[in-house]
Amino acid sequence: MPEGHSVRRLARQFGDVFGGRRLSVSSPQGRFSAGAALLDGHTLLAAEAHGKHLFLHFDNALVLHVHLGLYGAWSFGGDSTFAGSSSIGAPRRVGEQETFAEGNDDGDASYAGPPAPVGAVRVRLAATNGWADLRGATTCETITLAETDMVRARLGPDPLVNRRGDAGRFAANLQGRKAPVAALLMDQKIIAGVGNVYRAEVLFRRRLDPWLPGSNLADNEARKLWRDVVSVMNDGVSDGRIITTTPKYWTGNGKAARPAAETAALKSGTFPARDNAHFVYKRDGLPCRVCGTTVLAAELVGRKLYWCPSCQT
DNA sequence: GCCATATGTTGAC
DNA sequence: TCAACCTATGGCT
Repeated sequence: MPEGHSVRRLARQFGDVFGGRRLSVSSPQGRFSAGAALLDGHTLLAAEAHGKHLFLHFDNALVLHVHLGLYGAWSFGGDSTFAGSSSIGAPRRVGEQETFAEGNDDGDASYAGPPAPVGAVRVRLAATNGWADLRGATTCETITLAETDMVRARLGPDPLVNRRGDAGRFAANLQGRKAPVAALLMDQKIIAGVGNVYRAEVLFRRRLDPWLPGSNLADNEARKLWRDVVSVMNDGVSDGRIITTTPKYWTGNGKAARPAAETAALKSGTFPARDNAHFVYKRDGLPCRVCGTTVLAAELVGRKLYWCPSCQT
């Protein structure tokens, strides 16, 4: 699943390519036919993200609410207005970059309509300039504005929104909780948008013991943690990838055989090879980039947690 | 082809 | 604390 940064990019992308346009909405797979019919032929007014939730607002006061879950993914295609758009969703390889849409980027108007749906397309949005397909989402529903508010009410502060007072809200949400901070970071009521990669990486960056009870974090340490999440997730929005390391910790960039797109990115010197993008995520059994101690992994509430037992105490 | 795995959430016990 | 759910992929055989 894309973490919050990907959903934010998705919202921006929907606004860019479909904002103000009349959309045909369908469910080629059939499982969302009723919900699609409620939106079909209406105009997209706005697209917004809160945590990992995507809300597409239509001109009839209804909202398409999508949560990609673990497997969901959007793919896009169309004319030149889709040139910079990319497919966002389900994990492929660790640190993979988004793949570019199949739209032509020649700036002509030769877009001839969407292709026949491939696979289980839950919903297809199509306008005169292009299309977007959703597969495998855990939530895909048409809801009212009131229901939209109810979804938002369940969510904690979003580091990518970072309103005034959110750092304090986050710190307060940790107070009195005896669960490990690593578990609390995955709780969307406490902080919205953090997933398994960011939680492991951010705890490492702050050198925090993942097993520390939330209530044991001093207020100023909780606020520092919030600020780091804000920083690293904003980088994720810019990069379209989760990169938490800095060049100082990259090794062997460009030495191994890599796909052309990745080689180009490496040449620019701004992106690490995918095996250099993280400090601890999926690096169990490998030496810590900072101290050389073997990185550990353990199950925590059904998800794998990665950490350096030496740096994070 | 088969199987494990994946950046997630919900609801039953 | 679990299992269920949704889909695609990479690494095996």
